[in-house]
Amino acid sequence: MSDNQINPDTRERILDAAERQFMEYGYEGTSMRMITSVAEVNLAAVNYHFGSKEGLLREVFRRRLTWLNSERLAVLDALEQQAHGAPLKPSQVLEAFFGTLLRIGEDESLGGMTFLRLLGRTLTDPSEFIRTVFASEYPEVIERYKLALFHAVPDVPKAEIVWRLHFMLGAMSYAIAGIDLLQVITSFELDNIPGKDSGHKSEARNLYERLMPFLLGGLRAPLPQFSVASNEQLGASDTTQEK
Amino acid sequence: MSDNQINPDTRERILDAAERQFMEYGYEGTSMRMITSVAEVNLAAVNYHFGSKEGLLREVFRRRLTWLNSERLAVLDALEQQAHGAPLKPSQVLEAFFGTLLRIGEDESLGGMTFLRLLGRTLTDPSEFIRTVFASEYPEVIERYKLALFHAVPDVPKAEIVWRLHFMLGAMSYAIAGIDLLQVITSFELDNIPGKDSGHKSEARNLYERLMPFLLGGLRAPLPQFSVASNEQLGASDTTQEK
DNA sequence: CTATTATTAAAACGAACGTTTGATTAAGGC
DNA sequence: GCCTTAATCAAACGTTCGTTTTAATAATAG
Repeated sequence: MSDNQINPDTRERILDAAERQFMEYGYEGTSMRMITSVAEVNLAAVNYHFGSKEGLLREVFRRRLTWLNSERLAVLDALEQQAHGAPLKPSQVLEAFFGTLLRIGEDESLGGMTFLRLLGRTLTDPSEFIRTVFASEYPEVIERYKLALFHAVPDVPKAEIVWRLHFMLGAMSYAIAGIDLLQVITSFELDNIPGKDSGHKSEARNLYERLMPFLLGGLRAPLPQFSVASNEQLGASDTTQEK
Repeated sequence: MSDNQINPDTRERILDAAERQFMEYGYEGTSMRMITSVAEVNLAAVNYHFGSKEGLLREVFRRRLTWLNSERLAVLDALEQQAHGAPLKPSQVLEAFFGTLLRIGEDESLGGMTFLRLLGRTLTDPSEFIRTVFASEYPEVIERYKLALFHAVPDVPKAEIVWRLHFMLGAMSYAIAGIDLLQVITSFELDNIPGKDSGHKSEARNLYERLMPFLLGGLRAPLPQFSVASNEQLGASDTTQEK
């Protein structure tokens, strides 16, 4: 009863199993034997199809990011074309960038929430190897959207926009990856419990509707009064004093 | 020349080495032999002093989080006391929470940026074991600040505030943990290069001054028009259509 | 001093790791 | 039929993992 599998694409089954387990246990925390056991393939199949464990991780990301980033560029192209050179609205740019991403979460064939969580989690991994995977996939998209944001929010200095783009990526990544942690930490009952399909809205859409106003508010926030030469302590308050 | 070390606290040297390497390579990616080799102690010392590798990680966090969270409570206590029951300003609450955190990044004796990065990175780790570490350290602080935010931002529904607290944690964690990734991804030159001490401002303070306006803007952002029963696609645009 | 405890040291434990090998099976061209 | 290529399989490779054991060394108390 265990050897009559007629092999519906071994490669894909490995990728699916790896995607899920890398998300759940991390790259180092997932062994080849765990993956091949879940995928119900032979242990040697991974090395045969992907060369190594690193090659497997690379392909797990590549098959999703290729779609994601080309889609992001296509959406931005379309928006800019129908704007006839006029700057886009900030909300349009953010919706193009984050909406495209979160659409993955609604479509299981694109990886669904499993891949989104893996992505959010992996972005905080500083290992050399993982960084090179993203470095080769992302620069063009980031560059295009950065420029679009420069034009969309002309009253915020460019350097500040780059910082805020960074913050926005973080808010999103973390919200996706750490969606369970919130429930560990807080006791508050959210009307739409993340992690389980609840109500009529998908988890991704629910997140999207909460995230967008937050990001927009942060992106267009008034500038900090520029460097007031403050030697006050971070976080104010004098309940504690340095030594 | 290798056995005349006069042992300036083996325990502390192990913790310091572990903190740095857990940050750099992750928990699973760091071996006991890596740690004890850097700390220049015997391999068995970790199990002697901390029982196990898990016990070591637990202590790495405990020695920092104990200070952090009691300090956060103290700062909030002081603010609320001098407000005489009046609600605090949103900026006060955020400064108390995030300022206290980022003060760690300025003080090497509290862990400095090394611990901040480890913290930001670990918060996205979904492993059962790591979750329990945080679950035991954080709930009281989160609860207190949550209530303070409810009072400080009365015109935003409570459920929405919890979501935004989550987003804020993410923006911060990610900004801390992924500070190098930004440079891989973007080619933009920031006036204050993170990762290296640049100019007169500390890395933590520079981050803090950029982060606060962003968080405030996001926290007080106008609500999304409530659930417009939209069946439009996420991210708009019709350049691509589902199947 | 001796007795006791705390700490360090070297060596080994079995288990699990990623990878490789060599045989076996399936499929398609000729 | 045979040959070639692709794919799968069981088994083993050598290495590294976290942990344990046993002995040696320092530190301290009586």
